[in-house]
Amino acid sequence: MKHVAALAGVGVKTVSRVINDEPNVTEATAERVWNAVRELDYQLDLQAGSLRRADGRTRTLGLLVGSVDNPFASAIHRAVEDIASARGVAVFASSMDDDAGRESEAVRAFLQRRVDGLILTTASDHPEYLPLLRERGLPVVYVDREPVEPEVDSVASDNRVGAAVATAHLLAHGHRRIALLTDRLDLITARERRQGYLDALAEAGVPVAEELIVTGLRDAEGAQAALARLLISDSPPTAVFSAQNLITIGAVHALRAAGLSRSTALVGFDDVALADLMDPGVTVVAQDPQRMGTLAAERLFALLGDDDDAPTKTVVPVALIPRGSGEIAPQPTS
Amino acid sequence: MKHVAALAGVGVKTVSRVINDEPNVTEATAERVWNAVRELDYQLDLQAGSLRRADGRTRTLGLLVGSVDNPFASAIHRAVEDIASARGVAVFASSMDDDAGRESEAVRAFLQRRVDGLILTTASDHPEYLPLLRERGLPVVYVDREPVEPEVDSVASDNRVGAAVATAHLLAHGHRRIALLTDRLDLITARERRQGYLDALAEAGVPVAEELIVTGLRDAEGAQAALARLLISDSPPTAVFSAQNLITIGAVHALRAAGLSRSTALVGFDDVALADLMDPGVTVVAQDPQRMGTLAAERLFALLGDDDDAPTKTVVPVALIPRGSGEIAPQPTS
DNA sequence: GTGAAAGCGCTAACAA
DNA sequence: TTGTTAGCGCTTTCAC
Repeated sequence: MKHVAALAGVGVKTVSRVINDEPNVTEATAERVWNAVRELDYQLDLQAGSLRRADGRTRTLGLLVGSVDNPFASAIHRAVEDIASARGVAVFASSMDDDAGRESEAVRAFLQRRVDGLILTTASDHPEYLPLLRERGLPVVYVDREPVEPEVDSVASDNRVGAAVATAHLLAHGHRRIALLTDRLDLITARERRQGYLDALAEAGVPVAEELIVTGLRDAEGAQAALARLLISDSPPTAVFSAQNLITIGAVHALRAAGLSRSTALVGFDDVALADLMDPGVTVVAQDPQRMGTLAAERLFALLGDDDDAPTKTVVPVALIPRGSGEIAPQPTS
Repeated sequence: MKHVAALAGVGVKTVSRVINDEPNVTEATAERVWNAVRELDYQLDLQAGSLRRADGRTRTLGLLVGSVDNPFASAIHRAVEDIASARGVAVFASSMDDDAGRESEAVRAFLQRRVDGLILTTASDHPEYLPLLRERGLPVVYVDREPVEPEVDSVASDNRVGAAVATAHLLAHGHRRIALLTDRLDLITARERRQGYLDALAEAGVPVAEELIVTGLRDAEGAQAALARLLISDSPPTAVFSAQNLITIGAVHALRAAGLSRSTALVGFDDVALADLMDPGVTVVAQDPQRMGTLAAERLFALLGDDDDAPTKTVVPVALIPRGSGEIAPQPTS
């Protein structure tokens, strides 16, 4: 900047004013400065500026998700990026693999880089770093999964209702033995989806069969193995509710491998790529990750503005998409 | 840091030494400093440090891809993140939608944040920002797509050979009318894949049918429409080579809609989720984005080390995965 | 409308 | 082993 100032024959402050589009600079001076900038290929150092700037903003934001390569997470990521980049804010993205330890590390890495705000998916009901963020007054919006703590901003799917809708759909098609395949119950989404499943069974007066409930699934392979075991048991399910995208993929594999994909019903939570092209098509309760990302980012920027509201919990509706697999009737037991 | 120093009763430089694990501090002093750090919940400001540090490093890196929510790109992203975070480096990720203008903007945004290095996918043969990066001595590794410029580090798939393998596979199954569906030809990957397709046809002595070559496709919907048109033409293809993941998805949709998925052969370039569960399974030439990301990141860190080698072009092999759709024989013309 | 000086939080260089 | 001082590139404050 010193060099630019020298070349343009002005003071550094004037260069700063021109580059940051501040008032009180003559057209002619500005022109000279821009010429010098181009001449030197000068790029402003935003970091240095943030050190001294009154608001201390770095024009940077931290996004934490389960994994950036999960399609659900990357849809959120893309939406967040679009909102942020339109405002000149860059996004640090990190994956935490649903591990509370990695989550804490990632948040600390964000803090050391002085992000202006955070959009977080949490693997913990009571994140250890939350008091720290509050003390610092750092804006946070949770997305997809939120802590059990009160007073947090969040954007999440209607997990409980969605799971109930999925289960009720299977019940409506005559099923009574509906398996539930879900994540680790220390994750709030898994607990809510299980609750929705139980709600629907209760509503229909169908007793819960504990042997049909498998929790703690972490990936497609685990889900596939778990369902494969259920399918060869003495009294297999006639329908399956898989409560997460990777679990749904594992479930489809298991049904295929057992030759039961046309006879055992399946409804998944969260849409899956090409689910419509499978045979039968995979019925899902679709989330809207793109919208979740957009809402979370917009809420974060509202917080970064002057918004002093009480924390907002936004629930994004889900939609049942029947495609065939969820509409299979129970087979007569042979 | 001043506060920590005061609380621990030492100078700031000692605090700096302790936190950065520099030598020449007594065990006891270090202990006092750490206690003060915990007491105050102090977090080092990495940005401020980089301003003064000899190497000027920000422990930050910029990753540019087509879109962070494309599965191919997000697999690269995840791999890069893993390598980077192991080294204490955070990743800025941006999408450019194969637009050279957005690409330049993103690179400039990275520069303003003083990233230590860049991993870029380019939409341009001669990126306008490249001289700037060279002048600055900023390490860059291109991934997936590289500029035509000489002297750049890159990690890419063996596009030409992969496309030839795909086409040859269809030829080997007796096809002579093989459609090519590909991206905009201003993208180097599209040109190389087309060349591989032409190589294979030439090798087999099969004349090129220009009417079967569709270029300039940007998404699944466009690809679907384009293939739908070809399929109802007077002399439709008996086989299709779709040269990109979204295009493959569009192609599957078109074949399904036309009721031809069991009679028209299809091989895609780049693997697609659940391709193995389609009916028939989708034969693809699979890339290895995870490996590409790992290699690109490792190369970048080598460059950031003392590595003064000439630029390296790494070619990552691809693998044909037969799943059914590519092994369909040409149907007798009715 | 413009510029000089101070200082953001840190690390380099050097002195103690 | 430790502390002091200067200065990284910028923006703030305030004087002109």
